[in-house]
Amino acid sequence: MRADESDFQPLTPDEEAAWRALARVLVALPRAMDADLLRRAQLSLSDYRVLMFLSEAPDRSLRMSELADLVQISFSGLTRLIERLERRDLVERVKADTDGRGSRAVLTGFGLERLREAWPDHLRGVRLMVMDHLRGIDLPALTEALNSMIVKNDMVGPTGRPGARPSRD
Amino acid sequence: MRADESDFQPLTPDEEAAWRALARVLVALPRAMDADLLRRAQLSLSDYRVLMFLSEAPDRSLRMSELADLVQISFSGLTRLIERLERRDLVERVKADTDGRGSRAVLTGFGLERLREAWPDHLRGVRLMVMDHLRGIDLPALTEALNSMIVKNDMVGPTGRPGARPSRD
DNA sequence: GGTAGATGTTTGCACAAACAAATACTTCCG
DNA sequence: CGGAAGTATTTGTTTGTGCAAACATCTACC
Repeated sequence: MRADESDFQPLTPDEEAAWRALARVLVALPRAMDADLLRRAQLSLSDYRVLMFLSEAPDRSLRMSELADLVQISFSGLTRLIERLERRDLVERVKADTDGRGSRAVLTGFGLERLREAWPDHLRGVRLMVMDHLRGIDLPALTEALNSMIVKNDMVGPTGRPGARPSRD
Repeated sequence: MRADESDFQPLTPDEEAAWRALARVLVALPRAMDADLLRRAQLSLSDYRVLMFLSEAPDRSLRMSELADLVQISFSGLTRLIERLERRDLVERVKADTDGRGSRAVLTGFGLERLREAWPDHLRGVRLMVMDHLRGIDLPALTEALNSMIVKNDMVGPTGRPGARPSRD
């Protein structure tokens, strides 16, 4: 189903160009979007995503682990993120009723209000920095491609060389 | 030339789906690529990009500012990154001969060697995590779209509301 | 030729985020 | 019922990053 041979052809020129462009965007776009939203709405992109996912969830609330998965952040990262949002009264943390170890993050009324205020700013950023540049791209095809990218990272599993060091040095 | 009106239409469903998919990739892909390359070749993606751009430059060397622009990292970030690479003997820092304030980063022979060793690992990651998923996408069009995205960030300029706070809280 | 301002780079500092260990609770099984 | 093993989340610690200030040097102008 997926290419699995361990020899890899060099990139074609088209691929090379695409990868270089993507790599640049991968680094620069999150920073730019984050800075823009932060300046305009005092919310980081992660903040925004947390509020957004909560606002869409039943009871405006989600388990920490579900939220971490949606936002694509580590558990510890989410704990601290929620901590900060809690200090700003944008979310609340309540114990999960069925499972005593779990917590749920709940969007407060104030949080929802702030999200609604931030929405146009975010939309603006998405349009200006992303969508306006995707004219003439086949969006459904692109969406499918993007969605298939991360999904499962079994290719990051223990496939590698024997003595690979775990830490950064 | 570019849309400049300050009212923004909500995203169409196709756009919404594309943006959500992209947002997820934007967060997850760099982490995955970084982790993968780090584990296999003991180089972060930033490390790799620095070495790569240096290897392509005349004299295998670039001014700090040029390099910062290519790698898309802040000056201070680059200073520290080069520091680390210098400690590992992958690059050297020399004073610019024409301009006494400037430094140049120079790729060492060892650095070039390590880059060449890391290349297949990086290629593998790019193929598996990115290119294999872009089958059927019009690469030149995508490349052009991506390249037009960041380029100039004049939309991040002082357009915003009056009392925007500079810091994160 | 000397001082004022511009420019290239590096520090000081603060902070977000990841990994690993700790914690707190649940569930499974004898 | 009483642990043992598992699971959800938090805390300890380290690292990489950006912004702003500092520093060093260059350039221009008088």
